[in-house]
Amino acid sequence: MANKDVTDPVRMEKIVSLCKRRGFVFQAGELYGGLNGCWDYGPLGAELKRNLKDYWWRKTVQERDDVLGMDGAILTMEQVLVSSGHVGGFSDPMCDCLLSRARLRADQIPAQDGTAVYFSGASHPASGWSIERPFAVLVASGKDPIESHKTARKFYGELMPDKKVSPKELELTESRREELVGTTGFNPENGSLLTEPRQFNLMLQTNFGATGDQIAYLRPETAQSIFVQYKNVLDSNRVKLPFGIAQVGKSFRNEINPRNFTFRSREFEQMEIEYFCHPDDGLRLTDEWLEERLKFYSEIGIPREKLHILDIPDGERAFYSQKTYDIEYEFPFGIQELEGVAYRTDYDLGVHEKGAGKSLVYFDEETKEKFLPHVVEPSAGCDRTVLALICEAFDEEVLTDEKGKEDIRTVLRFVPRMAPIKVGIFPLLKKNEEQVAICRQIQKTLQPWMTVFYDDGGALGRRYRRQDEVGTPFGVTVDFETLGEQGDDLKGTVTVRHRDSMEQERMPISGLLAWLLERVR
RNA sequence: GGGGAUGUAGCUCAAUGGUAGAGCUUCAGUCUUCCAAACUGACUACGCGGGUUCGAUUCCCGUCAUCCCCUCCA
Repeated sequence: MANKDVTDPVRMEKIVSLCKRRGFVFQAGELYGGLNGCWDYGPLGAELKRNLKDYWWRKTVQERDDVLGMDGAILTMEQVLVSSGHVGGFSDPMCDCLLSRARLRADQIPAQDGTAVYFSGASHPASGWSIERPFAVLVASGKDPIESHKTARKFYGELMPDKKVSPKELELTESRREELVGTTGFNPENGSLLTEPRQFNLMLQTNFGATGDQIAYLRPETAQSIFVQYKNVLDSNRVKLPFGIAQVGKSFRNEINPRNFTFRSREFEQMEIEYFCHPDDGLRLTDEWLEERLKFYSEIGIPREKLHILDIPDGERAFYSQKTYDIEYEFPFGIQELEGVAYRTDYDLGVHEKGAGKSLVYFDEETKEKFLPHVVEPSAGCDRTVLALICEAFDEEVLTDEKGKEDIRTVLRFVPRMAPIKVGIFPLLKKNEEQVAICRQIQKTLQPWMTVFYDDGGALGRRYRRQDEVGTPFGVTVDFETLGEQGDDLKGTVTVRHRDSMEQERMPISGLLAWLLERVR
């Protein structure tokens, strides 16, 4: 559902540049040229991501009594992923067109009838060039098989070192012809032979054990360890249905084409909930979780208007899902998915019950009912949400001073609870030891409660702007009034400067902590 | 994976078959510094590998990475 109208590549470039310049995100292995599809978070990015994960955990696990947390292993047994359908199913058979080199999904090639003309090679008598390479062209029923020669000349012509020779001068070696019915071995676009279907496994595999001959997979989603441990969690925590298990952690997929900055990476972090319930409640709970998740996004500063809810229609959902909502965000590169809320029925517990040969049936003491729990899964992309937070926060504000001079202020307007740094602390004059000492004292008082940043470099205005660019919501300045130079009324007070409005207010140092805590949690 | 474009300092960009320059940033200094002031000084780059050449950042090949299009996204 990418809407081209909302893309803004220039804005995206500025965001990527800011992320690197200010230490939010670097490319992994950049010193050695970079590793495709992998990213490292720098100091500020790590804080931002931590704030997101911590808030999610707090809201999902700690402030609810029906959701428990867990933290599963990344290395995953093959049997688990065989049962889940990822081994075998989590890959698409692909064919390559020998002529155009286009890659096609083998299971989407329509069956065709016609005459297959096989060639073993071609030669160019004038230059003495020749090549032995099998090729074939399918000519539709009712057409002259000789039409295959034009396509074959094109194919062999591409292989010639001298590109100036016209393919018409080539002599073809035709080996045989065959009438085929219902073949899927040829490209419907041009009749060219396709390669045999090859499996492109989308999971990353690793070896271990003394001889390195044991294999394990890096998990393609955090969900499977939750399903596999569902019964252990149930038995060890005295919980009753409905209840959920939540997990935040890394997952890995061998993406063919990573793109859009950190949006599609090979290594990424998920924030997933598997909510187990009675079959009758699945659809209702899916809707409730959707609302719950939308509330979460608004609390972290992603407004409802920038989100798009997709109710995935029949036929487009994963085969096991009875209901799926996609929550999408308007990124500068298009509208893209942040989270899926899927009603997965009893598919997951069913396949593991069967695969492991152990019962996962739930017994309800009150109703005396036995059943396999159904699952509602709100599954959010952590890195994607971090990127959404940055994209949403990024703003370039045009300021005009008294002389009419224009100036662009770059601001990350994070909601304070997500901001990597909550407050900047500045002495007006860094050579003034008293001011510096008071700053250090304020820093010490605030540090146990929030991230702070002390800065005495350059002009104060510059320090404010630097903090604007990394989204610090508040700035505290210690000046000569703080020292009592303008009378006792102002002694012991500081200037608090607001990032968004650039307005300042005066308040006593003693009230700072409480004032800030109220605004940054 | 296919096609196209690109790769020079932290960022944005120059120039050049004879070893690179600017603006911004960063750092140090001057200045009672409140919205990126000025001045002085400093650091830092030809993605990587190979080839052609007396000599390659420049030309060629490969590779890696980024962007766009196609494909893909269970």
